[in-house]
Amino acid sequence: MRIVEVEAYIGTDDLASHARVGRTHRNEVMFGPPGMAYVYLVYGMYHCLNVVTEPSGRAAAVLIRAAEPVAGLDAMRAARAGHAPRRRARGELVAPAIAAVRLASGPGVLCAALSIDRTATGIDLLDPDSLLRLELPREPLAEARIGASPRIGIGYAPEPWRSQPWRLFDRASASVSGPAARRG
DNA sequence: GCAAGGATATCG
DNA sequence: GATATCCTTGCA
Repeated sequence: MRIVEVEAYIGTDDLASHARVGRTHRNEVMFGPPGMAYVYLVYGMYHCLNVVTEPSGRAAAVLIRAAEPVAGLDAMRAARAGHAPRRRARGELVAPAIAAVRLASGPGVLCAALSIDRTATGIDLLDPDSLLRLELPREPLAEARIGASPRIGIGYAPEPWRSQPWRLFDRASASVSGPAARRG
């Protein structure tokens, strides 16, 4: 997977972050060492994957919102089919094939495609032996390709947090989440 | 435009 | 112990 969209959540002062309520059982890993996975359940049915980014004691993480598949498309489609709550509720056995660029074009579906749930919390994403891991690109993305916008789904946060342009994405990628307008 | 869905933070 | 709320998604 090539990550193409992320959001930053920085510190207990960030009133859009789960860390805003202080250290709890759910967000505890955010207060620990960087490089760890933080996965939570949202809206009762989707998981969101975050990477802890700051040293112990400072609670910060980057939410992985979307990625472009590079391999394993069939496995991802199978995983997506198994995590389709609505279709399953309606008793539909066959789901239409999902286009490759849409397989992980959102934080919830990304976790579904990779079969990530809360049990992945605490995985060391920098350990080459981990089942789930982060790798650096051979070359950084050209700056002109990086778009920025306010973060999604945090309307509950007061200013200035609501408007901080802490959602970053690859303008050239068709796998960025949301309508075309949101992709810069 | 909105329902589905369950954990969780907060309040009693 | 109850309940309002939520870093989403896909269909009406």
